[in-house]
Amino acid sequence: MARAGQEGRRAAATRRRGAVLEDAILQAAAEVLTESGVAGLTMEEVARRAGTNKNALYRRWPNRLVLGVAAYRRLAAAETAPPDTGSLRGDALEMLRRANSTWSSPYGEILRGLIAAADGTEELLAELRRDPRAGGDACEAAWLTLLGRAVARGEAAPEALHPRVASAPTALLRNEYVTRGVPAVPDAVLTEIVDEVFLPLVRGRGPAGGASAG
Amino acid sequence: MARAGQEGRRAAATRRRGAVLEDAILQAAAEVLTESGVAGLTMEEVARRAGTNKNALYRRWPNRLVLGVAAYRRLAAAETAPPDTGSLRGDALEMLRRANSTWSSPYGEILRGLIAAADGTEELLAELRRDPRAGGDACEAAWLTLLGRAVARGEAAPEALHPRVASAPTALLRNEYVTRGVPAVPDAVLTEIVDEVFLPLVRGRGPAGGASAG
DNA sequence: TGATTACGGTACTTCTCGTACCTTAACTAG
DNA sequence: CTAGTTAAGGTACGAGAAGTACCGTAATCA
Repeated sequence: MARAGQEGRRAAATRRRGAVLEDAILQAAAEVLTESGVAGLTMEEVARRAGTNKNALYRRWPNRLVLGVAAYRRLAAAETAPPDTGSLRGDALEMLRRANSTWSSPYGEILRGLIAAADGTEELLAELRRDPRAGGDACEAAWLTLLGRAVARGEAAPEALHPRVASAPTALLRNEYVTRGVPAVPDAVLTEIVDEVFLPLVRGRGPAGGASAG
Repeated sequence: MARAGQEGRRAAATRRRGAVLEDAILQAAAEVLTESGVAGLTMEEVARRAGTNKNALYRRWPNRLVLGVAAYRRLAAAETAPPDTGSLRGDALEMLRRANSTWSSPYGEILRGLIAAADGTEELLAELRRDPRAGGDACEAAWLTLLGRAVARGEAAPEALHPRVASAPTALLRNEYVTRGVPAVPDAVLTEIVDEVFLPLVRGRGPAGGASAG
């Protein structure tokens, strides 16, 4: 029982330091986040899980919130290629479904908890915005990409190639979460955002007529 | 020095109870919210300010968050009549400016703090949504009103009279606050929301202004 | 090999939530 | 007017977590 490894107590066969220790701490923090959410992320628990103590944490991150954001960034390291279904409607719906899936997943809950806990701290929010799946900066780029393809196909007016337009659907989806606090947004809302707002906006309501809905 | 009234210690000349005491507590809570924000809203401080103690608070509200929401509702009891500038653009801009003004004011900061602290609790969010100035349900009704007038004037397509369309500008504005954490949104963003998203959406991009391509 | 860095262990202060218990004032019913 | 009930006020306490302070010691580096 000299090295009762696994979680918690670990007999210090060798004393970790630097990047190795930092990795272990972030790993532990990510686990705690996944299991207990942002509210359950306490410095003591993370330290225990990482087999170290609070000192090592506070030497690296000034407080639990910054640590939480750093740990989240490790969870959310996925890459995203914009969908290419052949139609703007299909692409847009796919983008929203991906976003909805992320936001309603445990990661989404963590993300929302962190955003809430950040309480408007610009630095932390900027850090979180770097997560492509969170509707951040990279997400906007993806929307512009598929908008560009739609313009090339003649499906959208060139004027629609605008950042504000590109971020609109995501903003509307996020709004559902922020203001309603629901665990997940039904698919009908996604199609409504696409058919009632996004498509009319990019292709014009006039001559072309509505989407599938009249 | 028998009754050292004002704030804090108040010699109990007469012991308040019921609605009178409740009012005093809410008043104190509202003051604390205004001065110290949501983070500074502690039960002890509120009790001290109200000249009572925590018991009286916990007998009425289960925790500090519910008390905070109740106190906020007292701060935000204003009525709102939709603007009527004669043009849809003017109305929309005025609506957004009002919202921006609210959100960037101390009240907006409190509101955002409460939304953050509510952390997705549907009940509390619903309660907060009852504040017309917060972009809540009443706000959506106002947008529909001015949209209706625009349709009557021929400024907007009848299809634009849709809740999802009506809530879009507010959602985009809120999005700026949520994702960027800025203290206030510049007016240029408001006009961009109106000119690049809202107006093209409700009046169609075709003949009126933007693209002739469909 | 000796100096420096930074981990690990532990204890501590501070804060705040939420609860418990008891005394006493205000109200209410008879 | 008195007795009984309800609800304030006072105070103390336990729990949980943040963040700080020291100190001995293992790892690394000059």
